[in-house]
Amino acid sequence: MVYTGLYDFMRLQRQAPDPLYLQIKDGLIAAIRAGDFAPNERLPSERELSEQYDVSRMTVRQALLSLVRDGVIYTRVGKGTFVAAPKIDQQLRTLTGFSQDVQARGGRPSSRVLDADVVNAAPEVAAALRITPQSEVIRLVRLRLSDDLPLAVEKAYLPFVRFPGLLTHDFAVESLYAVLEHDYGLALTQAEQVLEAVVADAEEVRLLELTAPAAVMRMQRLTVDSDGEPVEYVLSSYRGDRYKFRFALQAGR
Amino acid sequence: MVYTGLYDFMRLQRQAPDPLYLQIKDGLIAAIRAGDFAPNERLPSERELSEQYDVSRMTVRQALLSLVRDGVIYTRVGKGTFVAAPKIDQQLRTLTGFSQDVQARGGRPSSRVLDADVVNAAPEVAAALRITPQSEVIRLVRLRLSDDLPLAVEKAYLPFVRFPGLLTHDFAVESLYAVLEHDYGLALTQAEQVLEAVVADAEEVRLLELTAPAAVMRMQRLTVDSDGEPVEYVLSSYRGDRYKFRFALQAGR
DNA sequence: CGTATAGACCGGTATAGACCATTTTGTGCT
DNA sequence: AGCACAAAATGGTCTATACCGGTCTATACG
Repeated sequence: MVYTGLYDFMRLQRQAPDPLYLQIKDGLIAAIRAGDFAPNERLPSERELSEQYDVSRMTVRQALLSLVRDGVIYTRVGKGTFVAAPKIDQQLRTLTGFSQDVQARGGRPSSRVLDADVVNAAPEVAAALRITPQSEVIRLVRLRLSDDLPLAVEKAYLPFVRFPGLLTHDFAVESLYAVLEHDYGLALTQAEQVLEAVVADAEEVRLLELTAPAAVMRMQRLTVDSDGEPVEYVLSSYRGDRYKFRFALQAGR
Repeated sequence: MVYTGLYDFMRLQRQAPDPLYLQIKDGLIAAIRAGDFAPNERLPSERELSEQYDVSRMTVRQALLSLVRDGVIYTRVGKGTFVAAPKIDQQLRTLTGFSQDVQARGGRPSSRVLDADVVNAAPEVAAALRITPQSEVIRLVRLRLSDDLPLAVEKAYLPFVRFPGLLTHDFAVESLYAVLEHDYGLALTQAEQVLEAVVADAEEVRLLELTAPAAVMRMQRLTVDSDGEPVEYVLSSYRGDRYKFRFALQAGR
């Protein structure tokens, strides 16, 4: 067991090459972004692509199906595969994190990192992220401010194996969502939230500079990627007097 | 071209059978819903399922991948395929009134009408409903209970001119949404909500049988009909310790 | 000239088999 | 009893092939 640490180190450094279908997917994305294919233009057929990349047609299909899921392309039986029209509002395709949220309200967001480390997952966290209990998770605890006034305490948990180099970023400056999107190519589009009103506990009173008794809104959010895989589990406490949660409801289509 | 209509008719009548993988998918969904598999319980392995359904493993995988995309199941290499925790999404994305909401959580909803009258609209109410200030509005104040325990105080305001006979109903028994739907033919499909955590005031402490200090979630909701016309403006106060707001967020498309 | 129709091409579905990395289980040794 | 290691089981990836029904086009027919 002498080399376990070293092995883990190497395993993390030299990450395994992506599977073929992901390489093909990335190649097609790059080609589309480079303008090789205009919106609504036909891509080479699956059989042609399988020749070009020298893989079986099924492997090409796996790449294409993934792109369809991400909304990059669409298919028509008998006609071909086409580049999807670019989204009108690209920012709205991502879920808004704290920074964008505050900005949208006209505030100036800032953050103070209280904790940024790797810990063993508590049972609740492991269950939410659907990882084995006690496995390593990144813990990122931040105090969130709007115009230099404390607004929320936010504890984010992410599976370490998936984002080994995440903590090299300075999250007092960078947005977690932005890093996940740009460095890991994740499109965060779905989340489940639970909101609850409680009387602030001692820690919340101290960090949010409240005077007891005060009310806080506790939020728990589970964000999943386009494959439905849990990406982050966030526990937040918002000052009740400075934060209102607005959203629109719409009945089942 | 004489028989085109007949051909279309037959084509619609005799719809093609679903592909195998969709049949398998539906079968698994039915089994899960029927309770054959509890949340986080392991499903039969892909190889077992391919024997049971007498199809190839790839076909089973196609069904399973589709279920993963839908968030119904999740997979873990080397371990198996598991039923996902039930989605909040389903019913709660639709616009529900208090009664349906409580029922969906397994509770027995009831109501006590505290006020049911016609008053002149306060400025805030008039602005929300987009009617002229001081015009008449129906005010319906109800204490909402789940299993006979106070859960919320709800003040609903509706424009009187639009629902003159509304107060002939007994809203201790009938659901406001049901009456609006059946008697006025309204399909309530859109609403805007604002949530806020506050320390309960004296009235809330008394009505909700709280012991101060306690936290309540104040909600204001503006419901509009399919024409975008405001229908009701509701101010609610939910006991923080008995009510959690769950909902799904989805970006883009 | 218009129009059927055959054939080529397209994505969608399905098969059978192979190998991989991860995880659990079982076995046999100390 | 405890532990190391092999074996079994699992989902993930990939190949090669086949057939289906929808779509388009060129060609032959009336």
